[in-house]
Amino acid sequence: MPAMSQTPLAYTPHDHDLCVKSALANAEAICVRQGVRLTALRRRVLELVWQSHKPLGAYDILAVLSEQDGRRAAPPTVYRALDFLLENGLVHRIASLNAFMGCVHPEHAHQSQFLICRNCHTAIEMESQTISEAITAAARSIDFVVQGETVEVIGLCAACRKAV
Amino acid sequence: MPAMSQTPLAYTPHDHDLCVKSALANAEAICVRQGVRLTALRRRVLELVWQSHKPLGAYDILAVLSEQDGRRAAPPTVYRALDFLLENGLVHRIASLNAFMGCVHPEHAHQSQFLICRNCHTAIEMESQTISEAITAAARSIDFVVQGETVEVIGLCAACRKAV
DNA sequence: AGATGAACGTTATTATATAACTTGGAGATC
DNA sequence: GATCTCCAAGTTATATAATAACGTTCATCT
Repeated sequence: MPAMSQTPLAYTPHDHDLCVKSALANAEAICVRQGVRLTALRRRVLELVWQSHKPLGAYDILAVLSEQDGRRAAPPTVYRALDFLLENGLVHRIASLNAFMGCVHPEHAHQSQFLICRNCHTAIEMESQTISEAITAAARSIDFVVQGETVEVIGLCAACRKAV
Repeated sequence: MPAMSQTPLAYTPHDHDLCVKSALANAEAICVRQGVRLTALRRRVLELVWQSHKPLGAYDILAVLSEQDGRRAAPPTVYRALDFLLENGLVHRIASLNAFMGCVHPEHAHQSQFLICRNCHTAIEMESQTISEAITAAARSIDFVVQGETVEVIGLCAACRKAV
């Protein structure tokens, strides 16, 4: 069997509405299970974050809420919704971009790593055990206990390398 | 040979003035070699960044320049110096903290990873080939070319685990 | 000394995030 | 159904991080 280079969903033509719908459905289920409330606002913010496979800034979300939804919204409104979504593992924060992305596997706790294309800004979430183990091992060798990892890789995706 | 857990310098009692001195001397040499100017301000900012093994914020630097040095300084003053130091590989930026750290091995280009103690805020710079290779390999498997990696691990150092 | 350009000063503004307090509304209890 | 209780959301203000744009100074070269 040939080694297959698996093209991420974000780079595969797909019905993105389905991504969004399924993300929202997952979120509903998770919130029910956790006994927390996915309010209309939180749901909407999650939907916005999922509207592309690119990290989205808090103030971008704010702008949509104000302009499109006609909702009176100030920064705390957005940040509180994002905090809720972060706490419940429904979105990730990308520190190097000050931006947020929908989590691809919210149903289980995990460490993830992000590949961010410098050109098209698409970000791919990976769950590489190999990377996490390499980090944990390196940390252990200097007696450091890992609680969380931020792995954000900048570079060029296949499509953008071809295009340029 | 027993596996040795190597305690990082930051956690070893040491004459830290020597760290600073040697960092500054290295920087001088590198700037001469590169034909760029390590001005008094840039040198001072580098010295401040090196004053501990903890990431330092731009506005912290600014405060010292204003209060201790009595220099009239506004944010651009600090950010320009930091930009210079970053460009020349003399400091690193820690995205998850919006802060800066002296680079331990400025003499050669390298990818580094940081272990940041949640309790004492000390950050250790690692240059783990294993981690970098794991990242590169994972990226390659989805046809992504790595240009730079941000690896910032939060957790607890040995000293703080004992203390708490 | 004069010209040149990089470094620094200065003022203003943008971008990101949080504090603190008030109001509203869903679900629980009676 | 009325009321109570809390969590969510609204509101106002402010903190923190970073950059834009333009002016001034100063080292260096001629």
